Amino acid sequence: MNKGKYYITTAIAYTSGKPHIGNSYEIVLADSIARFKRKEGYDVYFQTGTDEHGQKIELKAQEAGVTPKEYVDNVVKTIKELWNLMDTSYDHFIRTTDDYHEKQVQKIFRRFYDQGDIYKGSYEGLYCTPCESFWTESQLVDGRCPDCGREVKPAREEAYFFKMSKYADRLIEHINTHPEFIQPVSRRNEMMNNFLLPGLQDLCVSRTSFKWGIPVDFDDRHVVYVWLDALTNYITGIGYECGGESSEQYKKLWPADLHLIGKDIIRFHTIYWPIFLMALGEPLPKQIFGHPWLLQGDGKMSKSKGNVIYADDLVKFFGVDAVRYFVLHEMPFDNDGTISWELVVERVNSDLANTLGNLVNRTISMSNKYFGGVIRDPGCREAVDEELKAVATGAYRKVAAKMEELRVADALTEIFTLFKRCNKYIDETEPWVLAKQEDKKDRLSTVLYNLVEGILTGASLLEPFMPSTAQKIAQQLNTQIREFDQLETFGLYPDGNKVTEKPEILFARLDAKEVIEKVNAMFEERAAGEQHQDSADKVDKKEEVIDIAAKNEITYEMFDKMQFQVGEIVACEEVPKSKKLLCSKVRIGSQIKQIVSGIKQHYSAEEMVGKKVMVLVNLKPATLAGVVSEGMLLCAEDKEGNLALLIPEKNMPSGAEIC
RNA sequence: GGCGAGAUAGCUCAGUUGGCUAGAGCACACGGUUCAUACCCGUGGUGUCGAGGGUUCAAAUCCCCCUCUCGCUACCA
Repeated sequence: MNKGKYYITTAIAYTSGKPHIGNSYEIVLADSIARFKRKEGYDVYFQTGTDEHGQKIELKAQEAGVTPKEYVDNVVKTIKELWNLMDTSYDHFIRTTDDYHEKQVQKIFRRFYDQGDIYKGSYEGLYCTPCESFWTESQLVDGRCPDCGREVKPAREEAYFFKMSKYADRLIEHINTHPEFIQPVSRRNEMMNNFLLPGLQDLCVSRTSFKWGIPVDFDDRHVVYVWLDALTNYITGIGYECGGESSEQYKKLWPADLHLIGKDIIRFHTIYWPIFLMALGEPLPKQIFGHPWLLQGDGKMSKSKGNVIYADDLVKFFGVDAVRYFVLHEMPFDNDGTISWELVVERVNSDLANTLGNLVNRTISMSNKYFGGVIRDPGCREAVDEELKAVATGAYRKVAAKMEELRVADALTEIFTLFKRCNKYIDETEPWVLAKQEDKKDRLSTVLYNLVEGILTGASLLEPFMPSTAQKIAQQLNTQIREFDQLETFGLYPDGNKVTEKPEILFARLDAKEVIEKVNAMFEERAAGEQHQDSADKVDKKEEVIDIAAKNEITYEMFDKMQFQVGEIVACEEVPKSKKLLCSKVRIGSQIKQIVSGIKQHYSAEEMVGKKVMVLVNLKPATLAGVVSEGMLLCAEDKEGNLALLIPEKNMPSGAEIC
């Protein structure tokens, strides 16, 4: 029965805040796969966890007035509660602040350094003094600083780099010879064409700008760059020992069979992670699946509106299994899925309440009505039975095939095909008609027996996806959920067994309008509560804030070199062949400058005209998309990349100095 | 701009190496049924298979071109 080990991981969640439904999707998906594999007889090890370092967390903690560790402890608690609420069956929860992890990361870093994969500064290290920026050879534009176009000179900047290029050929070879390595395959081309084939750049693997990270043990001004820290969790969590004897568990489990991650971090998992492993001399994971996202469909999700969908809110309204079903069913294989309260109601009603819940309910009701709940098969078969039996006994193979390809949504559809077939079978056999004929009692009994068999088969297949629903069904049928290897035999239900007298409604039908009203009420209440808090401590407005990486201090002289003035946009047009650029004619005092800005997605050419904006006037001209730009329009940018032009608070004449 | 994916019923999508009147689910309409959570079962579309051209006995499926959408990436002074 034991088919060998199966090591599956999710990405570790970043502990900057409570995970939304999109994050929760991943763990449910991983859990379903893990449960399915376990049930197939694999020795499954399922690891998840949290990524807890980085500047963002350092800042969040500062705002909250707690230490970073206190801050992440708090978030981790929330996350674990949520994962438990979602009924996930992980075997190990790793935190990047766990001491065994930190110790290994330090050793790994040192080993890379010792074997020459990591170098400090760069022998080809090129520094642009005015920009305070450090560049690698491959980043330069015409041998000059890509930021300002000035000359760069070799310098010792305090940063460690990993020589990615050293391993690039081996990685390309591996990807080419292992077509299953990156899933979905469309992502493979993106990695190849955009990163691997043009030539990999070395990766900066340390930071000095903040402290909340794992210190480089031989150079404590540096902390280990967060990706090197985070990715290694997959091996440290199972007992990897750098430069020593790894645990038995590690020897058994590595390489991982599946890294389940979001499509946004495919690059780190399919390029940097394999290369780190190559540098350690460890085998590469067998497969990396970058799943799509679950997006909120009904209007933009925004924290200020308070309408972000969280898994625990959904669970309050629909129950755990309904939420699990929804996210698994709605997520296609390689397109993003959509979630809204209406859509969940729709799915719950049509699939869970109507097709499944009602099927179980009507079957048990009839058994009670006609036979006092006793299920028995007198063997009174008819031709129509065969089709039902075929669908039931063939279901496992079909579901397993879909799971093999990680097509979980399709696997669920296969299971519901069986439930639908059962409903159809009831119509074909018309038990209520049989019940009126005394000489058809045996036939009626067989029909109900077959139904119970069909339902039990479906419920057993459903167990990895909706564990408690499967159990409930088995309980109502007064029996056990079956193993997969029992599902290809029809007729295992104990003859003469008695089902429950009072079938419980598995999923209640919901009224979309009512649900929406309640949801709105909940959000309003919550918003009101927050406002109360806000007014209570007055200043503490819950407005989004943004933190950016701190730049080095500058002197007044440096600032004074920059010439800022008010400019009036007198004309503006789109730059052809460019997605983001607008070319404006800006009047600054008595002169007119041509300035190109990347704001097309936020401002139309028409609405630009007439605006008085802030301009950095003495910036060295540069050519963008073939158009000369002689300055820079100042903008503010938020987290989503939305831009807002800066405009003087009072009307000021064109050319007025900004100082 | 570079690379890639896609455009099929009102909506979400299947359509394998080109082959019989182009499919599924949901929604909608009508019919049937009553065991059941007003549920289940059946029936229903005139879909220019994005536009145009070509190869072929035969193309949604292959080739060319056009339009549009999306992803990654670059540009974002």
